[in-house]
Amino acid sequence: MSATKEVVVRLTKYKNVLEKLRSLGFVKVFSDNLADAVGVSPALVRKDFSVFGLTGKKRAGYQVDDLIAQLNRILGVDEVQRVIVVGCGKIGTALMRYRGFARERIRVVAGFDVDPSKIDPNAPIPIRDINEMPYIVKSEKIQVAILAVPETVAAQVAEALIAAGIRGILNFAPILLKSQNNVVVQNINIALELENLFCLLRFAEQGLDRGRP
Amino acid sequence: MSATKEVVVRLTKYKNVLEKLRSLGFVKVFSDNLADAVGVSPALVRKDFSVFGLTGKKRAGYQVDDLIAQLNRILGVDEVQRVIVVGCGKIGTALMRYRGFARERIRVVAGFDVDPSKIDPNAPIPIRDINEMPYIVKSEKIQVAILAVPETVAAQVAEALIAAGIRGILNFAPILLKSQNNVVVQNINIALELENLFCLLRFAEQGLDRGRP
DNA sequence: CGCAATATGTGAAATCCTTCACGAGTGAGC
DNA sequence: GCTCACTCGTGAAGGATTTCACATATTGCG
Repeated sequence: MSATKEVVVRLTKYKNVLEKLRSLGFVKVFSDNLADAVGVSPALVRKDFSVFGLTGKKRAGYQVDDLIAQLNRILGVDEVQRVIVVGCGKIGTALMRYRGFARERIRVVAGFDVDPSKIDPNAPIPIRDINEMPYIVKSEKIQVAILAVPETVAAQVAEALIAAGIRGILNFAPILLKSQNNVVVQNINIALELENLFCLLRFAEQGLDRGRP
Repeated sequence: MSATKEVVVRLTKYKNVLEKLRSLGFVKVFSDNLADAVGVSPALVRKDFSVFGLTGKKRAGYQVDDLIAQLNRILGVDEVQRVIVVGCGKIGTALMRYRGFARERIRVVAGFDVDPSKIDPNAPIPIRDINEMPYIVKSEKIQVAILAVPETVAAQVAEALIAAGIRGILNFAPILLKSQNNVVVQNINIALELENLFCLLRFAEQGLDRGRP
Protein backbone atom coordinates (compact mmCIF):
# COMPACT_ATOMS: atom_id res chain seq x y z
CA MET A 1 0.00 0.00 0.00
CA SER A 2 1.69 3.13 -1.24
CA ALA A 3 3.42 4.47 1.83
CA THR A 4 4.19 8.10 1.28
CA LYS A 5 7.14 9.86 2.71
CA GLU A 6 5.01 11.44 5.42
CA VAL A 7 3.97 8.06 6.73
CA VAL A 8 7.56 6.90 6.99
CA VAL A 9 8.44 10.08 8.85
CA ARG A 10 5.65 9.48 11.32
CA LEU A 11 6.58 5.85 11.83
CA THR A 12 10.11 6.90 12.67
CA LYS A 13 8.76 9.42 15.14
CA TYR A 14 6.59 6.79 16.77
CA LYS A 15 9.61 4.55 17.06
CA ASN A 16 11.70 7.25 18.71
CA VAL A 17 8.98 8.04 21.20
CA LEU A 18 8.52 4.37 21.95
CA GLU A 19 12.19 3.96 22.67
CA LYS A 20 12.05 6.81 25.13
CA LEU A 21 9.01 5.29 26.77
CA ARG A 22 10.72 1.94 27.02
CA SER A 23 13.75 3.48 28.67
CA LEU A 24 11.35 4.96 31.20
CA GLY A 25 10.01 1.53 31.95
CA PHE A 26 6.72 1.67 30.05
CA VAL A 27 5.37 -1.68 28.95
CA LYS A 28 2.19 -0.73 27.16
CA VAL A 29 1.05 2.37 25.36
CA PHE A 30 -2.17 3.73 23.88
CA SER A 31 -2.70 5.49 20.60
CA ASP A 32 -3.51 8.64 22.57
CA ASN A 33 -0.08 8.68 24.19
CA LEU A 34 1.76 8.33 20.92
CA ALA A 35 -0.51 10.89 19.29
CA ASP A 36 0.25 13.46 21.96
CA ALA A 37 3.97 12.85 21.83
CA VAL A 38 4.19 13.13 18.06
CA GLY A 39 1.58 15.84 17.65
CA VAL A 40 -1.05 14.04 15.60
CA SER A 41 -4.50 12.61 16.27
CA PRO A 42 -5.00 9.20 17.86
CA ALA A 43 -7.00 8.05 14.88
CA LEU A 44 -4.08 8.73 12.61
CA VAL A 45 -1.76 6.68 14.77
CA ARG A 46 -4.10 3.74 14.58
CA LYS A 47 -4.56 4.22 10.86
CA ASP A 48 -0.83 4.34 10.27
CA PHE A 49 -0.37 1.17 12.25
CA SER A 50 -3.20 -0.62 10.53
CA VAL A 51 -1.68 0.11 7.12
CA PHE A 52 1.36 -1.89 8.15
CA GLY A 53 -0.51 -4.59 10.01
CA LEU A 54 0.62 -3.42 13.41
CA THR A 55 -2.08 -4.38 15.84
CA GLY A 56 -2.78 -3.85 19.49
CA LYS A 57 -5.34 -5.26 21.82
CA LYS A 58 -8.73 -3.80 22.37
CA ARG A 59 -8.32 -2.57 25.84
CA ALA A 60 -4.65 -3.01 26.58
CA GLY A 61 -3.26 -0.78 23.86
CA TYR A 62 0.04 -1.79 22.30
CA GLN A 63 3.02 -3.63 23.77
CA VAL A 64 5.97 -1.24 23.67
CA ASP A 65 8.62 -3.89 23.10
CA ASP A 66 6.64 -5.60 20.44
CA LEU A 67 5.85 -2.39 18.63
CA ILE A 68 9.49 -1.29 18.55
CA ALA A 69 10.54 -4.64 17.16
CA GLN A 70 7.89 -4.48 14.46
CA LEU A 71 8.73 -0.90 13.55
CA ASN A 72 12.41 -1.76 13.30
CA ARG A 73 11.52 -4.59 10.98
CA ILE A 74 9.29 -2.40 8.84
CA LEU A 75 11.69 0.51 8.74
CA GLY A 76 14.66 -1.76 8.23
CA VAL A 77 16.94 -0.17 10.77
CA ASP A 78 18.00 -3.17 12.76
CA GLU A 79 21.70 -2.77 12.21
CA VAL A 80 23.97 0.26 12.52
CA GLN A 81 23.63 2.70 9.64
CA ARG A 82 26.89 3.92 8.14
CA VAL A 83 27.32 7.31 6.56
CA ILE A 84 30.02 9.67 5.28
CA VAL A 85 30.28 13.44 5.62
CA VAL A 86 31.41 15.37 2.56
CA GLY A 87 32.72 18.85 3.25
CA CYS A 88 34.44 19.35 6.58
CA GLY A 89 33.79 23.02 7.16
CA LYS A 90 31.97 24.29 10.21
CA ILE A 91 28.77 22.41 9.64
CA GLY A 92 30.46 19.29 8.37
CA THR A 93 32.75 18.87 11.38
CA ALA A 94 29.92 19.62 13.75
CA LEU A 95 27.92 16.85 12.14
CA MET A 96 30.85 14.42 12.24
CA ARG A 97 30.99 14.76 15.99
CA TYR A 98 27.28 15.04 16.59
CA ARG A 99 26.35 12.96 19.59
CA GLY A 100 22.77 12.40 18.60
CA PHE A 101 23.91 9.96 15.94
CA ALA A 102 25.27 7.34 18.32
CA ARG A 103 21.95 7.00 20.07
CA GLU A 104 20.18 6.38 16.78
CA ARG A 105 22.67 3.78 15.69
CA ILE A 106 24.20 5.99 13.04
CA ARG A 107 27.94 5.91 12.53
CA VAL A 108 29.98 8.44 10.59
CA VAL A 109 32.64 6.38 8.85
CA ALA A 110 34.73 9.15 7.35
CA GLY A 111 34.83 12.79 6.33
CA PHE A 112 36.04 14.18 3.01
CA ASP A 113 37.35 17.57 1.96
CA VAL A 114 39.45 19.23 -0.74
CA ASP A 115 41.48 21.36 1.67
CA PRO A 116 44.79 19.51 2.37
CA SER A 117 45.11 21.19 5.75
CA LYS A 118 41.95 19.47 6.93
CA ILE A 119 42.95 16.00 5.93
CA ASP A 120 43.83 13.69 8.81
CA PRO A 121 43.47 9.97 8.06
CA ASN A 122 44.45 9.00 11.59
CA ALA A 123 41.75 10.87 13.44
CA PRO A 124 39.12 8.79 15.25
CA ILE A 125 36.88 9.63 12.34
CA PRO A 126 39.38 10.00 9.50
CA ILE A 127 39.20 12.95 7.15
CA ARG A 128 40.34 12.04 3.66
CA ASP A 129 40.88 13.74 0.36
CA ILE A 130 37.70 13.99 -1.67
CA ASN A 131 39.43 12.10 -4.48
CA GLU A 132 39.45 9.00 -2.32
CA MET A 133 35.71 9.19 -1.83
CA PRO A 134 34.70 6.83 -4.65
CA TYR A 135 37.03 4.10 -3.41
CA ILE A 136 35.89 4.35 0.19
CA VAL A 137 32.26 4.38 -0.85
CA LYS A 138 32.78 1.20 -2.80
CA SER A 139 35.02 -0.64 -0.36
CA GLU A 140 32.92 0.27 2.66
CA LYS A 141 29.65 -0.13 0.76
CA ILE A 142 28.41 3.28 1.88
CA GLN A 143 24.94 4.19 0.69
CA VAL A 144 24.27 7.51 2.33
CA ALA A 145 26.22 10.78 2.45
CA ILE A 146 25.79 14.04 4.30
CA LEU A 147 26.59 16.91 1.95
CA ALA A 148 27.92 20.03 3.67
CA VAL A 149 29.94 21.84 1.02
CA PRO A 150 29.65 25.45 -0.16
CA GLU A 151 26.86 26.32 -2.54
CA THR A 152 29.17 26.86 -5.50
CA VAL A 153 30.34 23.26 -5.67
CA ALA A 154 27.31 21.52 -4.20
CA ALA A 155 25.71 20.38 -7.44
CA GLN A 156 28.98 19.08 -8.79
CA VAL A 157 29.90 17.18 -5.62
CA ALA A 158 26.40 15.72 -5.48
CA GLU A 159 26.87 14.32 -8.95
CA ALA A 160 30.21 12.85 -7.94
CA LEU A 161 28.54 11.17 -4.99
CA ILE A 162 25.84 9.66 -7.16
CA ALA A 163 28.42 8.54 -9.68
CA ALA A 164 30.31 6.84 -6.87
CA GLY A 165 27.24 4.83 -5.97
CA ILE A 166 25.68 6.86 -3.17
CA ARG A 167 21.93 6.27 -3.01
CA GLY A 168 20.84 8.80 -0.39
CA ILE A 169 21.98 12.36 0.31
CA LEU A 170 21.21 14.57 3.27
CA ASN A 171 21.91 17.94 1.75
CA PHE A 172 22.83 20.93 3.91
CA ALA A 173 24.00 23.05 1.02
CA PRO A 174 21.63 25.87 0.11
CA ILE A 175 20.54 24.50 -3.22
CA LEU A 176 17.55 22.32 -3.91
CA LEU A 177 18.85 18.94 -5.00
CA LYS A 178 16.16 16.88 -6.65
CA SER A 179 15.51 13.24 -5.87
CA GLN A 180 15.89 11.49 -9.20
CA ASN A 181 16.33 8.02 -10.63
CA ASN A 182 16.65 5.99 -7.45
CA VAL A 183 18.65 8.50 -5.47
CA VAL A 184 16.80 9.85 -2.47
CA VAL A 185 17.61 13.40 -1.41
CA GLN A 186 16.61 15.13 1.79
CA ASN A 187 17.25 18.87 1.73
CA ILE A 188 17.88 20.82 4.92
CA ASN A 189 18.18 24.49 4.13
CA ILE A 190 18.84 26.22 7.39
CA ALA A 191 18.55 29.77 6.12
CA LEU A 192 15.27 28.85 4.46
CA GLU A 193 13.92 27.38 7.67
CA LEU A 194 14.77 30.56 9.51
CA GLU A 195 13.18 32.68 6.84
CA ASN A 196 10.04 30.60 7.09
CA LEU A 197 10.08 31.03 10.82
CA PHE A 198 10.15 34.79 10.49
CA CYS A 199 7.37 34.70 7.93
CA LEU A 200 5.18 32.45 10.01
CA LEU A 201 5.69 34.78 12.94
CA ARG A 202 4.70 37.69 10.86
CA PHE A 203 1.60 35.90 9.64
CA ALA A 204 0.69 34.75 13.11
CA GLU A 205 0.81 38.35 14.25
CA GLN A 206 -1.21 40.08 11.65
CA GLY A 207 -3.55 37.54 10.18
CA LEU A 208 -3.04 35.42 7.15
CA ASP A 209 -4.49 37.40 4.28
CA ARG A 210 -2.11 39.89 2.81
CA GLY A 211 -3.14 39.86 -0.83
CA ARG A 212 -4.35 42.80 -2.80
CA PRO A 213 -5.83 45.60 -0.70
CA MET B 1 -7.34 33.55 2.85
CA SER B 2 -6.03 30.91 5.18
CA ALA B 3 -2.44 30.53 4.07
CA THR B 4 -1.09 27.32 5.43
CA LYS B 5 2.48 26.73 6.37
CA GLU B 6 3.14 24.88 3.15
CA VAL B 7 2.15 27.85 1.06
CA VAL B 8 4.50 30.12 2.99
CA VAL B 9 7.30 27.63 2.52
CA ARG B 10 6.68 27.56 -1.20
CA LEU B 11 6.52 31.33 -1.47
CA THR B 12 9.89 31.57 0.24
CA LYS B 13 11.29 29.04 -2.17
CA TYR B 14 9.95 30.99 -5.13
CA LYS B 15 11.57 34.08 -3.75
CA ASN B 16 14.93 32.41 -3.35
CA VAL B 17 14.84 31.06 -6.87
CA LEU B 18 13.81 34.44 -8.20
CA GLU B 19 16.75 36.09 -6.50
CA LYS B 20 19.11 33.62 -8.10
CA LEU B 21 17.51 34.25 -11.46
CA ARG B 22 17.80 37.99 -11.02
CA SER B 23 21.48 37.70 -10.17
CA LEU B 24 21.87 35.81 -13.43
CA GLY B 25 20.30 38.68 -15.29
CA PHE B 26 16.83 37.27 -15.89
CA VAL B 27 14.11 39.86 -16.32
CA LYS B 28 11.04 37.76 -16.84
CA VAL B 29 10.10 34.28 -15.77
CA PHE B 30 7.32 31.78 -16.48
CA SER B 31 5.43 29.60 -14.06
CA ASP B 32 7.09 26.60 -15.68
CA ASN B 33 10.55 27.84 -14.76
CA LEU B 34 9.67 28.39 -11.14
CA ALA B 35 7.85 25.09 -10.99
CA ASP B 36 10.89 23.21 -12.24
CA ALA B 37 13.24 24.98 -9.88
CA VAL B 38 11.09 24.38 -6.81
CA GLY B 39 9.85 20.95 -7.78
CA VAL B 40 6.12 21.57 -8.09
CA SER B 41 3.67 21.86 -10.97
CA PRO B 42 3.26 25.06 -12.96
CA ALA B 43 -0.43 25.18 -12.09
CA LEU B 44 0.39 25.23 -8.41
CA VAL B 45 2.76 28.14 -8.87
CA ARG B 46 0.03 30.14 -10.57
CA LYS B 47 -2.49 29.15 -7.95
CA ASP B 48 -0.20 30.18 -5.13
CA PHE B 49 0.39 33.52 -6.79
CA SER B 50 -3.28 34.10 -7.45
CA VAL B 51 -4.11 33.55 -3.80
CA PHE B 52 -1.93 36.52 -2.94
CA GLY B 53 -2.93 38.64 -5.87
CA LEU B 54 0.39 38.27 -7.66
CA THR B 55 -0.27 38.56 -11.31
CA GLY B 56 1.73 38.26 -14.49
CA LYS B 57 0.93 39.00 -18.07
CA LYS B 58 -0.67 36.58 -20.39
CA ARG B 59 2.16 35.93 -22.67
CA ALA B 60 5.10 37.61 -21.01
CA GLY B 61 5.08 35.68 -17.76
CA TYR B 62 6.12 37.51 -14.60
CA GLN B 63 8.57 40.36 -14.08
CA VAL B 64 11.35 39.06 -11.84
CA ASP B 65 12.02 42.35 -10.07
CA ASP B 66 8.39 43.02 -9.51
CA LEU B 67 7.70 39.56 -8.21
CA ILE B 68 10.56 39.69 -5.72
CA ALA B 69 9.37 43.04 -4.41
CA GLN B 70 5.83 41.73 -4.00
CA LEU B 71 6.99 38.55 -2.30
CA ASN B 72 9.16 40.51 0.08
CA ARG B 73 6.18 42.63 0.96
CA ILE B 74 3.93 39.62 1.48
CA LEU B 75 6.48 37.65 3.43
CA GLY B 76 7.52 40.68 5.40
CA VAL B 77 11.26 40.23 5.10
CA ASP B 78 12.30 43.62 3.86
CA GLU B 79 14.67 44.40 6.66
CA VAL B 80 17.47 42.34 8.23
CA GLN B 81 16.23 39.59 10.52
CA ARG B 82 17.99 39.34 13.86
CA VAL B 83 18.43 36.11 15.75
CA ILE B 84 20.32 34.62 18.71
CA VAL B 85 21.96 31.22 19.07
CA VAL B 86 21.48 29.42 22.35
CA GLY B 87 23.99 26.68 23.05
CA CYS B 88 27.46 27.17 21.62
CA GLY B 89 28.55 23.58 21.21
CA LYS B 90 29.57 22.16 17.87
CA ILE B 91 26.34 22.80 16.08
CA GLY B 92 25.72 26.13 17.75
CA THR B 93 29.08 27.65 16.81
CA ALA B 94 28.80 26.28 13.31
CA LEU B 95 25.47 28.05 12.95
CA MET B 96 26.80 31.28 14.41
CA ARG B 97 29.36 31.44 11.65
CA TYR B 98 27.20 30.05 8.92
CA ARG B 99 27.72 32.05 5.76
CA GLY B 100 24.39 31.28 4.24
CA PHE B 101 22.72 33.63 6.71
CA ALA B 102 24.32 36.79 5.41
CA ARG B 103 22.95 36.24 1.93
CA GLU B 104 19.45 35.86 3.29
CA ARG B 105 19.65 38.99 5.38
CA ILE B 106 19.82 37.10 8.65
CA ARG B 107 22.14 38.34 11.35
CA VAL B 108 23.20 36.42 14.44
CA VAL B 109 23.33 39.02 17.19
CA ALA B 110 24.79 36.91 19.98
CA GLY B 111 25.41 33.42 21.27
CA PHE B 112 24.66 32.10 24.75
CA ASP B 113 26.05 29.24 26.79
CA VAL B 114 26.39 28.06 30.38
CA ASP B 115 30.02 27.03 30.06
CA PRO B 116 32.19 29.94 31.35
CA SER B 117 35.11 28.88 29.15
CA LYS B 118 33.05 29.57 26.06
CA ILE B 119 32.00 33.05 27.04
CA ASP B 120 33.64 35.86 25.07
CA PRO B 121 31.70 39.12 24.99
CA ASN B 122 34.28 40.77 22.75
CA ALA B 123 34.16 38.35 19.86
CA PRO B 124 32.72 39.63 16.57
CA ILE B 125 29.59 37.78 17.53
CA PRO B 126 29.69 37.92 21.33
CA ILE B 127 29.09 34.81 23.39
CA ARG B 128 27.42 35.62 26.68
CA ASP B 129 26.29 33.79 29.78
CA ILE B 130 22.84 32.28 29.39
CA ASN B 131 21.69 34.29 32.39
CA GLU B 132 22.05 37.46 30.38
CA MET B 133 19.75 36.10 27.68
CA PRO B 134 16.50 37.65 28.97
CA TYR B 135 18.04 41.12 29.12
CA ILE B 136 19.57 40.95 25.67
CA VAL B 137 16.34 39.59 24.21
CA LYS B 138 14.46 42.51 25.66
CA SER B 139 16.96 45.27 24.95
CA GLU B 140 17.67 44.08 21.41
CA LYS B 141 14.04 43.16 20.79
CA ILE B 142 14.95 39.69 19.57
CA GLN B 143 12.05 37.56 18.42
CA VAL B 144 13.69 34.41 17.13
CA ALA B 145 16.22 32.00 18.65
CA ILE B 146 18.14 29.03 17.35
CA LEU B 147 18.18 26.33 19.99
CA ALA B 148 21.23 24.04 19.89
CA VAL B 149 21.61 22.69 23.40
CA PRO B 150 21.84 19.06 24.57
CA GLU B 151 18.66 17.05 24.78
CA THR B 152 18.62 16.95 28.55
CA VAL B 153 18.17 20.69 28.98
CA ALA B 154 16.37 21.50 25.75
CA ALA B 155 12.84 21.66 27.12
CA GLN B 156 13.88 23.79 30.06
CA VAL B 157 15.88 26.24 27.94
CA ALA B 158 13.02 26.48 25.47
CA GLU B 159 10.73 27.54 28.29
CA ALA B 160 13.23 30.14 29.41
CA LEU B 161 13.34 31.51 25.88
CA ILE B 162 9.59 31.78 25.71
CA ALA B 163 9.47 33.39 29.13
CA ALA B 164 12.01 35.94 27.94
CA GLY B 165 9.75 36.90 25.06
CA ILE B 166 11.04 34.82 22.18
CA ARG B 167 8.29 34.17 19.65
CA GLY B 168 9.97 31.75 17.25
CA ILE B 169 12.39 28.87 17.85
CA LEU B 170 14.42 26.92 15.36
CA ASN B 171 15.07 23.79 17.37
CA PHE B 172 18.06 21.56 16.62
CA ALA B 173 17.78 19.60 19.85
CA PRO B 174 16.46 16.07 19.41
CA ILE B 175 13.16 16.60 21.14
CA LEU B 176 9.88 17.57 19.57
CA LEU B 177 9.01 21.05 20.79
CA LYS B 178 5.40 21.88 20.13
CA SER B 179 4.22 25.18 18.71
CA GLN B 180 1.87 26.54 21.33
CA ASN B 181 0.18 29.77 22.30
CA ASN B 182 1.66 32.15 19.76
CA VAL B 183 5.15 30.70 19.77
CA VAL B 184 6.17 29.19 16.45
CA VAL B 185 8.56 26.26 16.58
CA GLN B 186 10.41 24.68 13.70
CA ASN B 187 12.06 21.39 14.58
CA ILE B 188 15.14 20.13 12.74
CA ASN B 189 16.07 16.72 13.99
CA ILE B 190 19.15 15.70 12.08
CA ALA B 191 19.32 12.14 13.32
CA LEU B 192 15.66 11.71 12.44
CA GLU B 193 16.24 13.04 8.93
CA LEU B 194 19.03 10.56 8.44
CA GLU B 195 16.93 7.73 9.75
CA ASN B 196 14.18 8.67 7.36
CA LEU B 197 16.67 8.74 4.55
CA PHE B 198 17.73 5.19 5.29
CA CYS B 199 14.14 4.06 5.50
CA LEU B 200 13.15 5.74 2.26
CA LEU B 201 16.10 4.06 0.60
CA ARG B 202 15.02 0.74 1.93
CA PHE B 203 11.48 1.28 0.72
CA ALA B 204 12.63 2.49 -2.66
CA GLU B 205 14.60 -0.71 -3.04
CA GLN B 206 12.08 -3.30 -2.11
CA GLY B 207 8.69 -1.82 -2.74
CA LEU B 208 6.47 -0.04 -0.35
CA ASP B 209 4.25 -2.70 1.15
CA ARG B 210 5.79 -4.49 4.05
CA GLY B 211 2.78 -5.24 6.14
CA ARG B 212 1.52 -8.66 7.12
CA PRO B 213 2.53 -11.43 4.70
C1' DC C 1 -2.22 45.41 -38.97
C1' DG C 2 -4.02 41.10 -38.11
C1' DC C 3 -3.09 36.42 -36.80
C1' DA C 4 -1.32 32.70 -34.46
C1' DA C 5 1.17 31.01 -30.76
C1' DT C 6 1.67 30.91 -26.02
C1' DA C 7 1.16 31.76 -21.01
C1' DT C 8 -1.82 33.29 -17.55
C1' DG C 9 -5.91 32.90 -14.21
C1' DT C 10 -9.42 30.15 -12.34
C1' DG C 11 -13.65 27.29 -11.64
C1' DA C 12 -14.41 22.38 -11.58
C1' DA C 13 -12.75 17.80 -10.95
C1' DA C 14 -9.80 14.69 -8.90
C1' DT C 15 -6.85 13.07 -5.61
C1' DC C 16 -4.95 12.57 -1.33
C1' DC C 17 -4.99 12.69 3.60
C1' DT C 18 -7.28 13.09 8.06
C1' DT C 19 -10.92 12.76 11.18
C1' DC C 20 -15.33 10.82 12.60
C1' DA C 21 -17.95 7.48 14.48
C1' DC C 22 -19.14 3.23 15.81
C1' DG C 23 -18.96 -2.03 16.11
C1' DA C 24 -16.38 -5.28 18.55
C1' DG C 25 -13.25 -7.30 21.64
C1' DT C 26 -10.99 -7.25 26.20
C1' DG C 27 -9.16 -6.44 30.61
C1' DA C 28 -10.25 -4.83 35.34
C1' DG C 29 -12.99 -4.67 39.21
C1' DC C 30 -16.40 -6.46 42.10
C1' DG D 1 -17.71 -15.09 36.34
C1' DC D 2 -20.14 -11.02 34.90
C1' DT D 3 -20.42 -6.61 33.70
C1' DC D 4 -18.89 -2.40 32.01
C1' DA D 5 -15.90 1.06 30.77
C1' DC D 6 -12.37 1.53 27.59
C1' DT D 7 -9.61 1.19 23.43
C1' DC D 8 -8.75 -0.71 19.01
C1' DG D 9 -9.72 -1.20 13.92
C1' DT D 10 -11.88 0.63 10.01
C1' DG D 11 -15.40 2.06 6.45
C1' DA D 12 -17.38 6.35 5.38
C1' DA D 13 -17.41 11.25 5.50
C1' DG D 14 -15.10 15.38 5.29
C1' DG D 15 -11.39 18.72 4.10
C1' DA D 16 -7.74 20.29 2.05
C1' DT D 17 -4.71 20.57 -1.66
C1' DT D 18 -3.36 19.76 -6.30
C1' DT D 19 -4.19 19.13 -11.07
C1' DC D 20 -7.05 19.77 -15.22
C1' DA D 21 -8.67 22.26 -18.75
C1' DC D 22 -10.05 26.03 -21.06
C1' DA D 23 -11.41 30.94 -21.73
C1' DT D 24 -8.75 35.05 -22.12
C1' DA D 25 -5.26 38.19 -22.92
C1' DT D 26 -0.95 39.56 -24.92
C1' DT D 27 2.98 39.64 -27.81
C1' DG D 28 5.90 38.69 -31.68
C1' DC D 29 5.95 38.17 -36.48
C1' DG D 30 4.85 37.96 -41.17
